[in-house]
Amino acid sequence: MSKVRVRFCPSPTGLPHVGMVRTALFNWAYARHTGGDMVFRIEDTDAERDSQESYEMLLDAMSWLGIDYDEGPGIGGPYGPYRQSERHDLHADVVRRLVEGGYAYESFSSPEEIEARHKAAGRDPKLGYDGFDRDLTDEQKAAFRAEGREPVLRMRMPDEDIVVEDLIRGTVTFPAGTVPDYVIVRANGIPLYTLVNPVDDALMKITHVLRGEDLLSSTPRQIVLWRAMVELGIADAVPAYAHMPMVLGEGTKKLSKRDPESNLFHHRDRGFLPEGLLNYLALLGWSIGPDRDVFTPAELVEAFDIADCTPNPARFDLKKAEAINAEHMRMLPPGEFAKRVVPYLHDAGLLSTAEIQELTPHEEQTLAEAIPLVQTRMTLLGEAPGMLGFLFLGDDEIVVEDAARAKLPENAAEILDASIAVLEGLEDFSPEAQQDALRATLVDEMGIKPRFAFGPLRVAVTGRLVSPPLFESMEILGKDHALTRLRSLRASL
RNA sequence: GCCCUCAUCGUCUAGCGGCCUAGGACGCCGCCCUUUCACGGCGGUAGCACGGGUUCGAAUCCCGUUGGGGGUACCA
Repeated sequence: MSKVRVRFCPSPTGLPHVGMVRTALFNWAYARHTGGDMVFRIEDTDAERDSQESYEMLLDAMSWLGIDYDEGPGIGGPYGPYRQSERHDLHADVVRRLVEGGYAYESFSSPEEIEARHKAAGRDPKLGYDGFDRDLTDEQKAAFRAEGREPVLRMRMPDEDIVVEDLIRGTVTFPAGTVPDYVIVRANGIPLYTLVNPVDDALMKITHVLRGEDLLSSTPRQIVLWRAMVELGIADAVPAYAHMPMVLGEGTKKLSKRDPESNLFHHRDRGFLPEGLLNYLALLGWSIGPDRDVFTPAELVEAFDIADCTPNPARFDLKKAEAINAEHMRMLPPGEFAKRVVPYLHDAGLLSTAEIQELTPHEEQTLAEAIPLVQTRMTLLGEAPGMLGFLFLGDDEIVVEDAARAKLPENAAEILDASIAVLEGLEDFSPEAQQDALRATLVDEMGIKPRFAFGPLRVAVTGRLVSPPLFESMEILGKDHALTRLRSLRASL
């Protein structure tokens, strides 16, 4: 069997959508799994909506997730150019051959006329094009032109069932007569997606078309075009098709572009790891096997087959996505975890730089000690500032959150006073020493439950109810800073 | 309207005629661990949409019904 060639061919309009990224991912995984080629083609034929900015975001999205490609704009390849807007001559040539071969024909009917004919014949007016212009004579065409009309070009659909052997869904049959002759070139001479997409696939020798289910109903049209191209020697063979299920949002609707959850960068900004999001996206319609759902990109490539994809639509479940991401966070070596966290801390104004190599010695040291304490407490990298901020703020910059202050027990002052006294006398400020000493006084002597005894200290030191382990935190901070913060909260009571 | 398509716990799924008293994960609820929150451990909650067939036997095959999704453009 010849080499697999798949393609990802988005139009650069708007923000990268998770559904689109999922399509790219499955194509990529299939190419890498089979040792085939991944082609990246830009379908920038809609000047109104396409933008350079969107194109750059697309590149950013793919490179962030590690979805690479073998041919595409920028890197070239044997079947370029890879921007559809630069392929007009190629398209025009195919159009010419299609018309000459009788596969496509000129059609002068306006939508109103088509509908009127249906009504006159007692048919459903919404049936679509009726084939009226299929066999116009040269004289008739000339007459239409004399009226100032310019024709569109339509593909001639055969009078037979069209069968798609879908890799995911099995055999899909479209009965003869249900797909009307469709337009491939506008009256103004500009070709439509219906033409250009299969033509470029053919010219680029694509063997497998893996795309969203929303394109399933356009497949019979494409197959007819492909057959014509094969007969004309333009295409080698009709490709295999696989239609992946839609990605749904809340409820039963398709995940809308308006929904922030559909925006890939929204998830990145919140602190998803690329491998975590990639893992979750792969789970939308695919499964690596029973009893398992966490895997690396390499494991995905190793196991992925488009034929294992399910045909049913999948809802985007942020909770599950975050849980998967959390698993990947814990799988990271601490050094790597630190590297990922630094940019988020920097963005929050807590570190001097986003580059881990350029941290000040104090920042580096603090981070090294704190990282192991928070790695299992975070789901998203974006939680890092909240979790670690207190370590990089001055004692007078600590803001005690309202919720934390509200939870302070009645005897917080008493607890803080006792704690300050105990800690002041400590030579050894290790977590164990702190705990032994504090426990002896607060819990054993004063009879306070640990839960209440240590709460006020945590609030004083971090300003929050939730933080890394208390004693370790105070050790990292150092005795002086810890005491200053305890006194500060005490003074504010 | 017409065409296509989908249908297992709330969600994502495993299942491809007997291994199913339907497995896992997320979520949720308990308990244990515990200096908070987590992590971890243990346990629990919850599902084959419905109705007909086929078969010795159906979550698995067929047909209908219902419900969801997509398409039906001189958009992509």
